[in-house]
Amino acid sequence: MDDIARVRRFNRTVTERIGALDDGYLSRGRPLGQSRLLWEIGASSGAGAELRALRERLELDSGYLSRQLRALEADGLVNVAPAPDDSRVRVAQLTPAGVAERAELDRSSDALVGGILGPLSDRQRERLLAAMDDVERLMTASAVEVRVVDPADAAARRSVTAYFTELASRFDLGFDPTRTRQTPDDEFREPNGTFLVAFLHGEPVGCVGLKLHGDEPAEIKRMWVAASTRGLGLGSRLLREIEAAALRLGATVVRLDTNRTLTEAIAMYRTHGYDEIPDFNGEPYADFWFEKWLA
Amino acid sequence: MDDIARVRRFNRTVTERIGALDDGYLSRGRPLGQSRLLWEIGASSGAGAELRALRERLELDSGYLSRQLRALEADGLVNVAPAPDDSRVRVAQLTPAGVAERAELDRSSDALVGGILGPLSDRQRERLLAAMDDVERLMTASAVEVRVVDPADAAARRSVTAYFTELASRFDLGFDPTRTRQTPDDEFREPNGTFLVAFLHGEPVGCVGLKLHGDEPAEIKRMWVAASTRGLGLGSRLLREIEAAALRLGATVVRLDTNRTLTEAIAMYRTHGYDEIPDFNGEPYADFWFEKWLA
DNA sequence: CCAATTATCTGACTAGAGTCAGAGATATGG
DNA sequence: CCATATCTCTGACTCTAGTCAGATAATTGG
Repeated sequence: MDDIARVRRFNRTVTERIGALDDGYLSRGRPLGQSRLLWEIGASSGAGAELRALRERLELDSGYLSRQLRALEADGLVNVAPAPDDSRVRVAQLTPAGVAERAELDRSSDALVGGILGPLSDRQRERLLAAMDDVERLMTASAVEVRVVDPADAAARRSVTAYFTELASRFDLGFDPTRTRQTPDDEFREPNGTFLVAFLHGEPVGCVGLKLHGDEPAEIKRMWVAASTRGLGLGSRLLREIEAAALRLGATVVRLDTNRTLTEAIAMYRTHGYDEIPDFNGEPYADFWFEKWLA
Repeated sequence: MDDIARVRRFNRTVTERIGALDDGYLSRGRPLGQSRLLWEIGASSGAGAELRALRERLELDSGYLSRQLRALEADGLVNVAPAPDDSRVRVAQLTPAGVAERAELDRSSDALVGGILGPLSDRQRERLLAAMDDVERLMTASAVEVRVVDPADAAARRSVTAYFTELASRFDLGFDPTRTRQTPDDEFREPNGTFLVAFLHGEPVGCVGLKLHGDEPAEIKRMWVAASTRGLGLGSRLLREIEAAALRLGATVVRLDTNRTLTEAIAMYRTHGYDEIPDFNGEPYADFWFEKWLA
């Protein structure tokens, strides 16, 4: 059976079984949309959820959301009040009845999950859960989108800030961005270089920059993967994509430096065919330097 | 993370990614229901699909189906004509345009599958597909429903017929049901015994019968699992459930006989704690006899 | 042949999901 | 303080999905 047929078969079985799980919401006598909304409002912290955030997360039309909320208000499950700091913004919060109702949804969905796990033997159950974890993880990995982004863009800025924050927490002696060699945005822009950001659900979860040095080897910098997405192979993917970008921009050799505390990164560079070389840039925070000849 | 949270997490990720796959149908400018119908009609053999069969498979209201078909007819994708042998029944068949349209649906769904597999490395892809197979198999296993069924019921009859057919094909010397010890239906009915049938999507895919013998050990008979559902642990499940039924009906010891060609069954009985015993019933087709003391 | 059954079709509904064009209130930058 | 932008709400829609009560035609068992 070819790959596509396998995915289709998976799709058919899973939507059938899991679809019942979604219908479980309906069984509480409320339209699916309202139940989802109730759930999402309850998922946010005690302070309630801003409507604009709900709209974004659930991808709802503002008029539609408004009407759904009124229905939930009419049932006494939700309160909507203006935000204290900006009264254009409104904040939805569950009433005690809403909290109870959400817990009820929770329980009936638990029961449906039980209906899937229940008929299986212990060994089958363990195996199913492990396979689900795998599917979940790998589908998340495949949902990550890597795009060329301008280094001055908000997503790029946030990535680099997260990168520096992480360095500061990992390096033995801390990290002071002003001591490292600064890179003006323009050096990460074509034709001088490029900058890639990985997005998951619209949020940046990784980045990598490339600086060209004319006939000299190009330099890979700012390789970062968010802690929340480690183990998805995202580092390898960014490395593959930045190497492809380097080739496209005319580089045949790439170099990079790294700190000895970044052990996963070092291992990754080695498995991707990078060879250790002597210090080529005098970067004060670097302990290792690598080089790779691109095919 | 507990089991239920793992399933929920899986659910969320998968419906999000796979949902896009279903929406792919929509992107061809046709309502999802009609696309599904078009697909299902095309899935059947060249002769077309009987409406009653479509209704059953897609669980559609007869009026609803009728209207959907008219819409597809209006688009020139489907022909509906009376069945040659019974003109109450009508048969839907794709026109050449319908076949082309279905192929197009196929292609755009392929592309979406590609979108899931594409961003992964070869190793990740292999692992995802393997995990999907596992999930698919185990979810199918958990969708099997085992019920007590009257031995005269159509589902029970079909199961037993399938069982005998299989014996005939496996036994070295064939199998003649009249030579085996006949069991009247009543002996598989409470309080004399019981009969379980396993259903998948409404179809019987396995069965097992129990005959009580007063103070003597009860007897397990007609243990059958459809070839299409082997490897789902269904045999073990039927055995577990019939043992539970035996205990419930007051038996503390169960016996059974089996033929030497049924090697998987023999292995299963051993792993479930059955001990070999001498011939206790003179069954002409039996080579092994087993017994188990129920807790 | 007649009554009951089976298979489909038609018309008349309901409900959920979602879209779109403003209106109204509030904030913000110059 | 004014023009502009932001956020939410209202009213008026459309579409899809799905239900239900007959009507109609063909088949089958007695």
